[in-house]
Amino acid sequence: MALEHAILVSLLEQPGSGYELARRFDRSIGRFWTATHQQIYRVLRRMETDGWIVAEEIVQDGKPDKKVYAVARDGRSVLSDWLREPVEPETVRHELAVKIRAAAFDDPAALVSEVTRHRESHAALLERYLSGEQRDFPAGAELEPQQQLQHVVLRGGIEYERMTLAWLDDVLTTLHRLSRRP
Amino acid sequence: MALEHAILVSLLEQPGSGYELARRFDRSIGRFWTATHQQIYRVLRRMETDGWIVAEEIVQDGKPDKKVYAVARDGRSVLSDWLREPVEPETVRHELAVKIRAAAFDDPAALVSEVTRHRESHAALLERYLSGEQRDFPAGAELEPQQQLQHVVLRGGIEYERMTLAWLDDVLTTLHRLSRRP
DNA sequence: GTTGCCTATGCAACTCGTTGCATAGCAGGA
DNA sequence: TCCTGCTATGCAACGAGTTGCATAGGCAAC
Repeated sequence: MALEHAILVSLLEQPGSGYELARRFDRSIGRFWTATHQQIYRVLRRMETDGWIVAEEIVQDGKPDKKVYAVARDGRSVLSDWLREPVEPETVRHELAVKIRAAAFDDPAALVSEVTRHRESHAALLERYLSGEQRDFPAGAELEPQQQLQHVVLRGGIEYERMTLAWLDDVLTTLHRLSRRP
Repeated sequence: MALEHAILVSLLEQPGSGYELARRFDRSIGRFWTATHQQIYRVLRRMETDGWIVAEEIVQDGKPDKKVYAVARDGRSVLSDWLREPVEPETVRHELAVKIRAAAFDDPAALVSEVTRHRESHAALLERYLSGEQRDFPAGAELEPQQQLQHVVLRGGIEYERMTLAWLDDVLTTLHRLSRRP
């Protein structure tokens, strides 16, 4: 139900084709929402039928033709309504937490490499966020409201990664302590 | 694919019926995994068929009979295998982040009450975590490995809530700044 | 010169997850 | 007395999300 809204926001920020949307969902938007191209194409067709978005056929040279979508008036009002109605707090699904509790019934040392791997990928993501922040939101610059809001979402991502790194260190310390005295 | 593993962990920590599992998923386990009773009953039947768990019929007085499940040898080895194979980093779906970016195309002030509501529910959850920590993991006590691992997962939840509260304050500051000068 | 990747859209089949409803006895309050 | 809520399990239908595959031209590498 909410993929529609994420697509509307993305199309308001910049109109684009289904393919382009899929890549955005792999990159920046994918930080807080994921979707495959299958889902996106299906939802785009429904949204067009419902009059939320309008498509323009773009004939391309050397590449397949594409349909570039933009948000219609109905789409804007759907988004505006959604903004004003409460959403439920996100339901978290944290596989690593399940694994950590599972380690109590197995060898805690067997988890160390997995946790280390996660730690590395979170560290890499933090680096990407920080360099993206420096590039897109230079300190002291006057930012448009749209950019200020994008920035505060990015700051959330940065703090999430920092918190996660510290926690994974805590997890690793715990696993090592439990491994040393079997 | 992973609900099975969460159920196995929960049944290893304490055998129980589908109904009891559903309540655990509403409470403690629900912090890092969610499931409805429908899903749980369906998966339990499949797991029993596959020999991962065994059921014992408990005839009760005044209440409906129930089937109490416990993990079988096959279930333990399934869990052990899963522990050793890498899981993908969680895919995040953060509706509030979508709303914040959507506010750029609407009135940012319209989001204030929604963000405040989220802030309150995260603050309440943090309080519950902290009192649960005091109750279950008193400082200085000698803890079993199982409890140490449960504690480190809970610490993750606590740090997540603290980080989220600070971020939501940042979001509210940004929304107010954008609202004051329209 | 063939292999593999990129752009671009889509069908079909499947699993996962949610929602509404049904049963059925017992307990507690208006 | 009726209504609500709790325990306990389950069916049926739907919607969300994934995976595999297909098409089809262009481009670069090997």
